[in-house]
This record gives sequence, C-alpha cells and structure tokens, in this order.
Amino acid sequence: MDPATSELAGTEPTGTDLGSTDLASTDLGSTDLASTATAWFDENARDLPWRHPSAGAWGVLVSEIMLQQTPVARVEPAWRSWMARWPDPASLAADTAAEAIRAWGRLGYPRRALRLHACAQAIVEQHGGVVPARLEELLALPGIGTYTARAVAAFAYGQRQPVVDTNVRRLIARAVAGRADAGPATTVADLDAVEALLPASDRLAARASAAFMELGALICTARSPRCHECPFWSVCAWRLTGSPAPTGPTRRPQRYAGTDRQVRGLLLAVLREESGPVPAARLDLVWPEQAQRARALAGLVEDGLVVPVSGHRFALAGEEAGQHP
DNA sequence: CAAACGTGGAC
DNA sequence: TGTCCAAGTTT
Repeated sequence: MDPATSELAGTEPTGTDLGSTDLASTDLGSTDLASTATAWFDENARDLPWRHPSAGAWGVLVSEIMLQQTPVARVEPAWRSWMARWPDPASLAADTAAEAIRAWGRLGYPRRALRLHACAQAIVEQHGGVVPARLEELLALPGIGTYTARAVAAFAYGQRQPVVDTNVRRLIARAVAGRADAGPATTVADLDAVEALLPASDRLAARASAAFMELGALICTARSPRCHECPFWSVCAWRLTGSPAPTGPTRRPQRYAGTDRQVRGLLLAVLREESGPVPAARLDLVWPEQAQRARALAGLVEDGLVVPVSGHRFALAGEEAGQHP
C-alpha cells in the first residue's frame, strides 16, 4: 500500500494504565512499551546459551549470524558444537574455510559460514582478536549488516541501540501502528521509531531490545499470534481495532524445488561429506540437467564456497590442496 | 532495489 | 501435499 513509508512510525505513546502488571523496577511511568515488554521478558525469556554472560561477544556474534533466517531450535545444537570447537575468533581464523562450511552443516545459506570465517579473520587482523564494540567497526565486518551489528552492540556490549529484526518490525507494526504486518525492509525510519521506544539507560535499553524480539518470536508471531498471553493486550493498536486482516497484495513466489538454490544445496552436501577434492563426475550425479548443474556449480565457485582443482575436481574453499590420493 | 541465497518443521 | 515461515546480508 504505502511502500515508501514506515509502518513503525506515526502513532503516539499511550498513557493507558495496564492495571494488572506490577512494574516496580522503573521509577518512571510503568505503562510504556519498553518496561512492559521487559517485565514480561523477566518472567518468560528462554534460557538460550548465547544469553549467558559466559557466551561473550564472540558467542553472541556467532549466534546472530546463525540465526539469520534459521530457527532457534536448529541453531542451538550447532552453536554449542561451534563454540566448543572455536571458542574465539582466533581459533576459527586459524582453521580452514572448508571446516567452517562443513561444521555449518545444514543450517542453510552456507555463505554465512564463509563470511563468519572471513569475519573471524578480520577480527584477528584488524581488532586484535577481539570482537569490536563500535557500530561502525561491526558493520564493516563480513556478513554483518544493520541488524546484526546492532544486536551485537546491544546484547554483547549492553549498548542502547535500536535492534530491528522481523520480529520487532511485526510487533511494533501491530502494537504501535495498528497494522496486521510489517513491511518488507528495515528502514532508517524503522530504526528511529524503535529507538524512540527505548529507555534512556544503556542497560535497560539493551534489555528492552531483547524483550521486544522475544515478544515477537514467542507471542506476536506471524501466523497465530497469542494475543491473550500478550502483555500489550490492553494497549495494542492492532488488537484494539479488531485485529484486521492484512491488506495489500500477498507477495513472494519463492519456490525452492527445482531452483538453482536446491542444486547448490545438493552439490554442497556432497562436498561437505568428503574430506577433500571430489571428481566432477561425482557431482554430476546430484542433478540430471547439466546446464543447471553447471550454473549452480559456477555460482558456488563465484561465491568462494567451492574451488576448482586440477583434473576436473572440486573442493570446499581452503581445501583445494587435496592431500588425498 | 528486487532478487538471490538453504533447509526443515508446522499447519 | 503444498505453502508459509525462521534473530538478514549482499549485489
């Protein structure tokens, strides 16, 4: 409908009393969204390993990369083994990209593994092996964009940063703007709108950011929001107007079967299972149409995930040495 | 800026 | 069974 404008902006804070919740932890009014969400978070936050102080900034960074488009349930075991093997940037940087891609397993979007490996090397080379805390420096690292940079700054370093992911966009679109769903992209306006909701102190703001995300992930879900359990129940603009259905055209064809993505996945699955270069003939088996197969393989090479080796063989990046007979 | 980029689970 | 969805980034 209005693609140029942000769904997150445009409504004023409510002064309505929530009534049922005791929010004694703040000295300000107890009815703003941030403190309401935080109070809920205090009672309902999941005990995720990267939320423990022991996870450190590296643990937070790794979790954020893994969580880009991959559900928590699948990330958790992968994160544990990853951190056990590479507890800091230096250890990952010292290993091959191939091992990172292999350890990534089936989390999806394996370019993230490659970028995380490159990210670790950049952290070692440019930041002495310490995950940087400044937004500018985080944004300059491979695989780290608007969301992830702020997530690391807030969750690892306790900074006051608007952390806007799909969950927060949806939550605020409903609660504040009264819309059924958020728009497609994170805009500057989105960041500003969320920033305006954050408490003044760094510590409380970071906590509120985590609370907003958790609320979006557990309660204000895309499919069947659990409004009856939502702490925003009495103030949510969307619910207050009868929870109208989403307007506008439904988007995204996004098929998967038969796409280059599927073929890339099949190709990479073979290479992951092998310990070194694989004959091209072996890769030919994964997909019947040679043209698409060649295109997918070329794409993997172009992305730097796969490297051609002499003698019509291919290997995971960093493994082209081929010490196997 | 739209499109590309994996994968598996829930409904 | 097919569609929808999951803590985005890059080009």
